[in-house]
Amino acid sequence: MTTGATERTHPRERLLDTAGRLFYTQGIQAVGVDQLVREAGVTRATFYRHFSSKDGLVVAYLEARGGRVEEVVEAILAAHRGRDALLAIMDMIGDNLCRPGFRGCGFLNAAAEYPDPTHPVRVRIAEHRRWFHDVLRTVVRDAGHPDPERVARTLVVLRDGAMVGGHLDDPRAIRATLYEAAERLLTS
Amino acid sequence: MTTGATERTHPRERLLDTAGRLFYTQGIQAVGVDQLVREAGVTRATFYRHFSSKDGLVVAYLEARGGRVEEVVEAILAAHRGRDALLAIMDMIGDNLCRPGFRGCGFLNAAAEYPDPTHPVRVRIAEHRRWFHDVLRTVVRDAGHPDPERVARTLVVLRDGAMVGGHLDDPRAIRATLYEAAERLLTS
DNA sequence: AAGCAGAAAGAACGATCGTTCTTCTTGGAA
DNA sequence: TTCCAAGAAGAACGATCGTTCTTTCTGCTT
Repeated sequence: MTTGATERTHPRERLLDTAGRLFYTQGIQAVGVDQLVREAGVTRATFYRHFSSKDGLVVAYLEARGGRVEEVVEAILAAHRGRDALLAIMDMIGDNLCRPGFRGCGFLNAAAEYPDPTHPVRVRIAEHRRWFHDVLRTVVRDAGHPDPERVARTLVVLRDGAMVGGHLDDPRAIRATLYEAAERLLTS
Repeated sequence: MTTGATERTHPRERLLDTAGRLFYTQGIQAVGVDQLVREAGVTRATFYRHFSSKDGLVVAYLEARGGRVEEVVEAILAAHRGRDALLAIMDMIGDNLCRPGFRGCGFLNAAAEYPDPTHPVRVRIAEHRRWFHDVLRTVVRDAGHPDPERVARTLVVLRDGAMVGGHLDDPRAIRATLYEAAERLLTS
């Protein structure tokens, strides 16, 4: 193809990295294209050659963010099974929301800024959420639990609430709450 | 004072009503002052006579929204006690997120658009959340539960997750999940 | 060596942002 | 009756919004 040995970092990657940082820390609507191209060291023309619009970059931003999450979860699933896998996932989430700079779930924050459920951004968010729910339900079923659907739904509610609380309340307390609640749910 | 018999609806109330509708359904940054004053039937000069800025209106919007929530909760507390009161609150939340036009928690959505935790908007959100947590902890303690703090924190996480899921997933499933989870938590 | 795709640099587009201003009109209080 | 605060109407402010454009220059491919 046309790959070759093009430079060290492509403008597209610099834009995605910058978007990943700015969109998450400041919100999406709050970040203008001016700031985006300035901090990425890219011109507007280059921006619009790689992305159809700002919303196109937003979708790519969620794509990249979701990809990283899915990688981490897959790695956990490769190392744990059943109940252990579920608790490992909750552990990973709890650790995430205690990390400095945590500002909630990038998907939930984005959803708050896009009211139209048919918008590409919202569609991507829905896909990510269904993927996570399906992963949980599968693992709960493999763990031999009698009602995987209910448990998976409860775990998703706990996760969403923890992401919110980890941002707005005390992260360490939320981490403990999330883990204990998941433990009790899976023990019942 | 200077009340008298001024007209039927004050411009301030019309602005607050319009803000309550537009901010909730479209997001805050997405609503401009133009649209605000147009749909409220008010001029810009009148807007800035009643509110110091757009952010001032945002704070007033959350104030009004929080006031309504607090009234509903107080009414429940006047009619129920202990475990019944907690389940009645969860019931009310579950019904809310099944109502047509539900778009998540107005406070959580606003928080997603205001990254700075010292901003007046975020301060008002934090106040509302602490009030709700305190209410839950008090009621859980009155119910005779040995660990009111942990239970209250778990209920807040469940509520936040339910508000998110009621918006992004299936509201009826989330309502059932919330109620069952709360029931099990309070029975343990 | 020639040529072409892509990036840099920056001007420019109309539209909208939040805010302030002037001018005219009205209605309740002194 | 007099007066003044407040609302209506609308122009205008500079700034920024997302998007498109032209021009120049670099670097890989054939």
